[in-house]
Amino acid sequence: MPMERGSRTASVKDVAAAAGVSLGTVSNVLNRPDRVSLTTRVRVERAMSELGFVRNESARSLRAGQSHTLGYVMLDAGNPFFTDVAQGIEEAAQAADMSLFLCNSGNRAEREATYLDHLQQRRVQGVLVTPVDPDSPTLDAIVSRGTPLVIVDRTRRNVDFCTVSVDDRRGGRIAVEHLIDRGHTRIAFVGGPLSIGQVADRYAGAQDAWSEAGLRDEDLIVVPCAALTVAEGRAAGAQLAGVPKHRRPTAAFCANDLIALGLLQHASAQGWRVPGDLAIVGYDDIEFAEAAAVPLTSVRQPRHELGQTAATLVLDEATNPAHGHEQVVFTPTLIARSSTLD
Amino acid sequence: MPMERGSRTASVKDVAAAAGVSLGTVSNVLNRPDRVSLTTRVRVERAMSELGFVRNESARSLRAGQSHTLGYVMLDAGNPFFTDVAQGIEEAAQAADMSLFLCNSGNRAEREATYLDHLQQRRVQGVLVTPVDPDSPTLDAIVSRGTPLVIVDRTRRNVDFCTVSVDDRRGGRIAVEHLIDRGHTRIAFVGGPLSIGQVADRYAGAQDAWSEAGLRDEDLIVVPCAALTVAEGRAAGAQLAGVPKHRRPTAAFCANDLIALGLLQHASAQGWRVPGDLAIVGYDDIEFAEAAAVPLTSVRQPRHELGQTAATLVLDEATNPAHGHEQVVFTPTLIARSSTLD
DNA sequence: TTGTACGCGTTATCAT
DNA sequence: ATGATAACGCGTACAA
Repeated sequence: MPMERGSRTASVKDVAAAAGVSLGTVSNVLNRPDRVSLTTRVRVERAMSELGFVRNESARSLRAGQSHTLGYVMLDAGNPFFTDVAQGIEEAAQAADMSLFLCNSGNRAEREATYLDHLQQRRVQGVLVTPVDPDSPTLDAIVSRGTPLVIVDRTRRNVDFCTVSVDDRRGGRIAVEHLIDRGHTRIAFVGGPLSIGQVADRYAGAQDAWSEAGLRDEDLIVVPCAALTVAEGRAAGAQLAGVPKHRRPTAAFCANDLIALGLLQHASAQGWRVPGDLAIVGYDDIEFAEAAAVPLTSVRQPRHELGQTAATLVLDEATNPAHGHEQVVFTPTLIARSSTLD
Repeated sequence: MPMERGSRTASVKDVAAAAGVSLGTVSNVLNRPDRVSLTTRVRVERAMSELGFVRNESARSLRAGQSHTLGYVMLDAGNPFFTDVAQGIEEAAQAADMSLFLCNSGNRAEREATYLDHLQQRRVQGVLVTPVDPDSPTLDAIVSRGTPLVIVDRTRRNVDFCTVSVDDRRGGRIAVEHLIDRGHTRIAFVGGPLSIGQVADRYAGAQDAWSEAGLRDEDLIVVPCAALTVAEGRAAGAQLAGVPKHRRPTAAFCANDLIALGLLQHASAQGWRVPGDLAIVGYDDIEFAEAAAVPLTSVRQPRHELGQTAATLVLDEATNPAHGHEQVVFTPTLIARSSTLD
């Protein structure tokens, strides 16, 4: 129970004085305990706890030229997907005895840039980021300064850094293959805007599966959304409700779970049976997909592993001189639940 | 586009040399631009951008004795409640030109302690924490070292720091008052374990409302849960289903939204109408409460404001010598939706 | 085994 | 308006 009060926090110098040893000895106790005799060591350690000594990380970092820290700028802390990724990163960081500095850009490029700058100022050993725009030159600036960088859940062409992502096109494909297997021959793709790479890829995958099965283009209907939100999912439901029953799709593949939940909500309100009147597939398999009134079939991405791998890659780049950049692509999995199974 | 490569990152000294001025002048350009002539200033600024100069936060912190940083150790990053609180904190921090170091204890006391230690080592200006155990002496240790501390969403007796929380007892009361207003005379409290202060308070509030309305004790039935999870909510539903219809409660007040969603799911599966056969009130008003198949009535806590206030308080303690500790208690609000309204 | 001295990058003070 | 210098706390090479 240290009783320090009012005064400035104790430094190694104070500890040395209190223990009656030199400053270097205290440092040795901290960093090379073997080089110091047992008796002096315990004496120093007692002094440390009596003074409530706490190492000064700033001084250590300054001395070392870098801090024992990784930074992750996530796209949206409100999205469970990214918090799971962050947990994966953190686990790997912790295993390597590093701290993780978590930042949330909230989808705003400006804040992202600010945070990236902060991380540089802190001389973090590596930066992970799920960028608002993967093509932003800000990212290249970091690389050119020599800071290890890994992009998470995004890619771009001509990268000179590591990248960890999930195969969205394949995800779209397996979702639609599942619906085809269940006998659907007229379905909707609910999602947008297609300017988002992920959405476009998922749609492309859906088309792949559809045409391979020899089904007609006009039976894969696009119900556009302005954003990947629950509200947009509801709106999409209203749009589907406007279609005469005999021409209405019997299933919907949604670009993410939020849209799927919105659609499911609308379906409930309309009294549609799910999957009887409308089967629904979501994407992401967020925690609440399983918790929905009708548990939602969804495409799961290995979020945790995504984060772990990304962290491992930055750490490798930071420590291994022979590091070579990698583009890791994970494969998503379909989790089938009641919303597509009778 | 700085072209630095391989070499060490540039320092003020390098900038000074490149610009042909002294080190102090560079510092002035950085910190008191008014004290330096326009011509030299632009010259220095050019040198900085050419060298890709980035301030070294470690050195600044060392010099200043503290870093421009706040730390928040949250209880569970997977819980949207805490990410919202974190966003509130961050907003306030940003307004005060501070960075926020976000940590996630994941409900583990050990990790919490580790993070608190890290924050101390970084000499953060203030610590915010939603502790696993509000009575832990670790917290007092921080206070006794002189670091401003605020506890978020928890309280305890005999505090010598600031505290920001929400009146859970009142929350329980308004939830049950709402059900009484809707004509229910036999309801269930679904939640647990009661060893969690929040849960106990919400239950106590429910009892307050119940007895004040002159209803009988035995008509407020407790359906215990082992945890505040969706799965436990489902299990509670199964338990309710075992009760003969004429003795079954007509409404349930759940200790949080996860339980409520689980219960709602079970109700759907059973074919119960909500709220016809069973009205449901949740607690927290998480984003998915509104997105549920039957939008959920819930007790909303001012999460964002909670965070903002907490941050304001630490900042005050850190900067205002006349700071006095406060125990701020917010009042929750009932958000009525379809799950209790016909 | 222990002690001394220097430097990391920045800022503030003091002189010029 | 600008330059020189000391100090922040720590780690380490080197001397004792």
